[in-house]
Amino acid sequence: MGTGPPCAACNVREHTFCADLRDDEIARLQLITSRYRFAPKQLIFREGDAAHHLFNVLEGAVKLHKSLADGRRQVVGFLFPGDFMGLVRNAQYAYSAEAVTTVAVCGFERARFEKLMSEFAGMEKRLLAKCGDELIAAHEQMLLLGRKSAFEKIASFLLALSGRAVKRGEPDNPVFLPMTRSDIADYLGLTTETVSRTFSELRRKGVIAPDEDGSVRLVARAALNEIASVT
Amino acid sequence: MGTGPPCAACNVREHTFCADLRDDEIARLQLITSRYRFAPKQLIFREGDAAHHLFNVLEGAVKLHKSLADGRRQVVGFLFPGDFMGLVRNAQYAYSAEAVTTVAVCGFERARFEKLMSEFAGMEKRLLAKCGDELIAAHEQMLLLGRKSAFEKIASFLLALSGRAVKRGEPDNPVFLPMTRSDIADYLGLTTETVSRTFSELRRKGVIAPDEDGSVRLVARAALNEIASVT
DNA sequence: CGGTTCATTGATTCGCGTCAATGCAGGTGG
DNA sequence: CCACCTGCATTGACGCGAATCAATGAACCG
Repeated sequence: MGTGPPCAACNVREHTFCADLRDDEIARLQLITSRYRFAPKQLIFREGDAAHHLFNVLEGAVKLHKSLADGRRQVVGFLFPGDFMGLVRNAQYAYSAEAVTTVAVCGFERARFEKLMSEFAGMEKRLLAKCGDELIAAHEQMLLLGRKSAFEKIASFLLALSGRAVKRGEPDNPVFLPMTRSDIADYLGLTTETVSRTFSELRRKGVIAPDEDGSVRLVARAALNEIASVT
Repeated sequence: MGTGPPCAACNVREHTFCADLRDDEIARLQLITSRYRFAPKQLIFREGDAAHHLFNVLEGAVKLHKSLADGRRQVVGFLFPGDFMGLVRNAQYAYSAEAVTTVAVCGFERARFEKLMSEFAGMEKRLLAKCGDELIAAHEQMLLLGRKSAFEKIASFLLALSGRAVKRGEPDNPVFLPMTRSDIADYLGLTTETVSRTFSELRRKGVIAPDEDGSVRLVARAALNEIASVT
């Protein structure tokens, strides 16, 4: 399956928890690391599976989701290069992960990873910080899900994606939307129809405009901010 | 304000991150610790405030919330004895905390706490585990907010509170509900009226029954589980 | 005892979900 | 190269679940 990872040539390293590991630490981490690729829609792991690996996303987009017995789904996150996945409880994955686009990931053997964690100074601290940031984002998403209207949800979503692109060092403006309307709906607690209608309405109002490859151009960011009900 | 904390006599210690600190570590932690008390409805800290302290809840119930400019609120958590609070970004609190009942807390000076964290073996790991658990709970709450009906939300809420009481070593059955209908509504993404109507309906169906002091007795737990759409 | 806060219940409204039809690309096989 | 299929997006008509608006009751308190 996996082939050896050239950490030295990793171009997302600065955005991951690996960023400030020393060279000798990177070398040891590399020993328990493999690369994997996934095709669009391919399942990376399923909620409840035994968690053998933890992952950094290198290329592409991933969606994380949970579901109810009757099939209703909630997307709990979209991941892009540099993002970490593999939240675990009782050695089992806490959500399912699915490739949205073609995806390349860096997989660490969990058991050995957790040992290394104790040894490498500052690694736990860094992961703790990352976890805290995710928790804050989760709270923000609760506010969105519990209290925002469809319009506010879509506007917030576009602005959030734009902001995250900037953090990865990508342009803020044409926002790349590789996921389906249905994925967006499951992320925002809406239906595909409502998502579609809302996009259309924003287009009609000249706030956004379609761009190449399913990207969206934010024409009037100020208007979006206002619609999003920014705190 | 704060008075010295008798950690030795702490009766929630086993449920906090302090649980497996050594005696000498506890002694050092105690040096940066004070006790505080808050009356019902009193603000403990506000979102955006400079975070000088982190807290363990010793007694009572606390609610954590965020709000939008127009006053809409989202409760992101209810805390009980043994729970930790003080999620921080850029040295500022990420949410507001308010006493629901009379509350006693244990406050640690943040700056010094973070230093101690690096020194005490296993403390970061323990906090990381706690943070991961909270993240999982947050994802569960996203599923609830985005995809569950009012009935399912209320049923899930009651079962979750019951489950948490057990973890604190309290009886699972009469569930204590110290918060107002409005707080519950803001937690579940509903209105007070809908919360009230749903409780009434569950009472009429014989699934729950009022108990003393605003507690609720879960009469038919199986029915609740079914209503809650457990995964 | 009047005032305040919170809970409950009913009547009505409305945002979004549901149901249904159409369109549009991309892929496949004849 | 084109007919056909399949998956996804869009749009419209309609219905429903929860919000809104409104009134009353219950508990608490200075």
